[in-house]
Amino acid sequence: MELSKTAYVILGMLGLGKSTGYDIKALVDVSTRFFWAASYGQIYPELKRLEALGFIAAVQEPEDGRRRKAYRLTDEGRRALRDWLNSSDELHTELRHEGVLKFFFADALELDEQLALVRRIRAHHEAVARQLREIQAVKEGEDADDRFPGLTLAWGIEYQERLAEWCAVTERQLREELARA
Amino acid sequence: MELSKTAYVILGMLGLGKSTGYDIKALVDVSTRFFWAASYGQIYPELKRLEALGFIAAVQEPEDGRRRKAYRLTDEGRRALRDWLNSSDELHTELRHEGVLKFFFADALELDEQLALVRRIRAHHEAVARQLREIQAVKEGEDADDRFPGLTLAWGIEYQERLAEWCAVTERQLREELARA
DNA sequence: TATAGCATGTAATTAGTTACATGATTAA
DNA sequence: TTAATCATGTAACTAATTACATGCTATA
Repeated sequence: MELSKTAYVILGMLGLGKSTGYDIKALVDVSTRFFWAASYGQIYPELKRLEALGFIAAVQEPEDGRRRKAYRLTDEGRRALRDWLNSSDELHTELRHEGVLKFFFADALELDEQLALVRRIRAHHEAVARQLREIQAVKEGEDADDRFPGLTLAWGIEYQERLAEWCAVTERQLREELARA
Repeated sequence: MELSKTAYVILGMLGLGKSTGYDIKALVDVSTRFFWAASYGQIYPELKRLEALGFIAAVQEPEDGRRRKAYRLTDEGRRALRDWLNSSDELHTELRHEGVLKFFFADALELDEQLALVRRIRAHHEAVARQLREIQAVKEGEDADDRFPGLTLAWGIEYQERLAEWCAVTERQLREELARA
């Protein structure tokens, strides 16, 4: 792998019209962070690296007041982004889900505690779903020229709601068992 | 947080009857790694730490031939495990999904490339689902005294299949657009 | 005039993987 | 006898977060 995944986040965000590290981070925080997080500690050094490699170039800004460093994709950068998007390399996927981990070990708990655990997992997914719906409400106003960010957001909401629904089903089963006992 | 999440993976696995670092790793590789991975580089040092803290204790084995270090949960370790399972602390969840990340940036692609991308994402989830079904088939034979590992596996299969199904729906839409064009 | 937001950056730390070294035992 | 598996462990590396330092600008 030539570039890090974070590098592609940056190339992609520049492709979507963002230009500064700050802007990129702001958009990451309401979009990709739900499936690919990135912090300032990665973004700023990566911007320098990508510039050195010729994938992005600094844009000279009128330097009026506020000091900011705007970048744009170079042709090479745009090519690198498309090559990555089209690449058939194994897709890196990784999940760390403490709720599922606890569920896996839940035989160590009493029935009522198991039920409480699943409730907490559901509450978590419902909270994230709410958060995503808020983001969606904010974006609703803006008319975007891009289609896939919105589709991804819709997917995220459905994903979180399905997980919550699965919890609800499991809760129902545990409640029935608790009633029978 | 007193203990790392990996520490709880170890406590939980000892609770399920595993006793050595090797055994724990073997079970992790066909179970928790899909939602919480752990490597030897974490497991062995963590076993020492947990022993020093008194959460686990080394079991003296007959030391017949093969050198192995078996551990068991202490009462304190069992309590720590249950406390964690029952804790209402924020559940750590984190997803890194290169497929969704590419999808987010897919406006940079042509329609046919977008379709190919979603196909690749679907193939990925189908492959993981197959892998999980194989694990399930192997486990089918063994009669487990624990219930939640099997429930978690069933959840994992459904989760992967739903993601694949979502891809299939999206592919259908893109195919229709491609046909209209 | 003060505070929220814009903006860039880095040092220290934590988490985690990879790759290797070592050696015994079992089954083909 | 040789390959697979059992078994423990660590060093080097990579990825990523956290927390901080710095300073400007707009607005209440």
